[in-house]
Amino acid sequence: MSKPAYHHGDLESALLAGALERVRQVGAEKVSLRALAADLGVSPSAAYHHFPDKDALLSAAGFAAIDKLADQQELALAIISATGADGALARFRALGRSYVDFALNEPHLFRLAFGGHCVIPDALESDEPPRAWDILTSALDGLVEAGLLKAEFRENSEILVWSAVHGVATLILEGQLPAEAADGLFDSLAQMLGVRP
Amino acid sequence: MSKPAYHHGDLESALLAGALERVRQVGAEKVSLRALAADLGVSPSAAYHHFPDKDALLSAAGFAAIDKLADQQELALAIISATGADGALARFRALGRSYVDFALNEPHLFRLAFGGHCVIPDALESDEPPRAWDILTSALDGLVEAGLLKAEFRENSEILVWSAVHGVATLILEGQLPAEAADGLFDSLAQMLGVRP
DNA sequence: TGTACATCAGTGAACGCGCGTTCACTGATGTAC
DNA sequence: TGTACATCAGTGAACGCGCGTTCACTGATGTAC
Repeated sequence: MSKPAYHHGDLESALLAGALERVRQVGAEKVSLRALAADLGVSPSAAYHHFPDKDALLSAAGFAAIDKLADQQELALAIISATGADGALARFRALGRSYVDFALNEPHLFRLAFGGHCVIPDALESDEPPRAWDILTSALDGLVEAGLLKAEFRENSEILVWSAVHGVATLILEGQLPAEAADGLFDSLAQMLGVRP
Repeated sequence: MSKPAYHHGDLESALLAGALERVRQVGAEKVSLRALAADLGVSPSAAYHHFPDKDALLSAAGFAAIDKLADQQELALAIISATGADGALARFRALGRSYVDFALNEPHLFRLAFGGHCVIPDALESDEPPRAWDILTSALDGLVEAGLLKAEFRENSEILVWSAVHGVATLILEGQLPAEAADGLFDSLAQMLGVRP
């Protein structure tokens, strides 16, 4: 029953978490700074002590969304106990599945994350790849080690796999492909990468 | 020097063309019905005699954008004179290139076309595939006929190729991959499809 | 330990804005007799 | 050929709306001496 303090305590985190949740529920374009502030019991202008503008807040939320996706991928990997070739293949498929599942279960977060809101300037020139990229790289290395992926196909395979999985996820999400297309894609990918069942 | 007639003549087409052009220039979310009407010298409410609401107009513009993409693909194909295996391979690559080029040259149209604005209800259940799908199917058939694409890889290859190309286009467009990724992707795709250089 | 003072993190009122949509209307068109 | 009338395609004013952002401000906090 403590009455609200003049100082919020951690308004920055609260704004970020609130923005993320609101995006999740209604989509980024429908999130209003005023409504969010009101929800947190704070005046609309308070946010400007923590973020230069609305876009910066949404961008921060977008990076959090990207992180959520990486979390889910790692979770999906952690569940797999199989080792060797079976494990490597299972991990590969789990990665694709969890990516597509994230897109379909959290469409608004997915769109925010990959809708151009979340580009780190010069990120492409930087040496540090995003988390999801590293996860994918490991999975592909695993396939090679297990003798499932021909070494000659290894180059560029991050780009191929990421593009294909991202593509099928967005095409399903936006209604251009049926949900079953994802499984067909995983099959094709595995088959064409030279992976034997 | 004729003064504007009370009846516009073909306001529906003018609205559609205007909307398409405005989306092209500034993006769908910045297009305003009032501004568009003003531009055409017409009152804001006139549009409602031709489209139920703003969304319907944007949706129509989106289908026009999808059509533009298909036009460009056919144009890209028409330019290729090579026949046989060379031709089939060239056509395959041209298809991918023109798709990615469209995305990068007309980002706003591309986003509108594939941003969920343009889903025909039950299109996925219908028997009639979109134009672009047919074009892709022909190109893949061409690869098979030329002996470049193994028949065992033919199944699901529309989904794989479309997903991969769409994915790389959006990832480049939204700043997640460098523009060069597209070429790497085409190489990978060709290689993994079993296509020999 | 007490106090002065800089700084931080809030307030709340106001600015300035354009938007999509509805409604009762009227001018223009075309068609049946 | 002329006319009555239905219909179509406009008008323009109004409704109702919330928005992002700025600004001068003040309450709370923490730190140096």
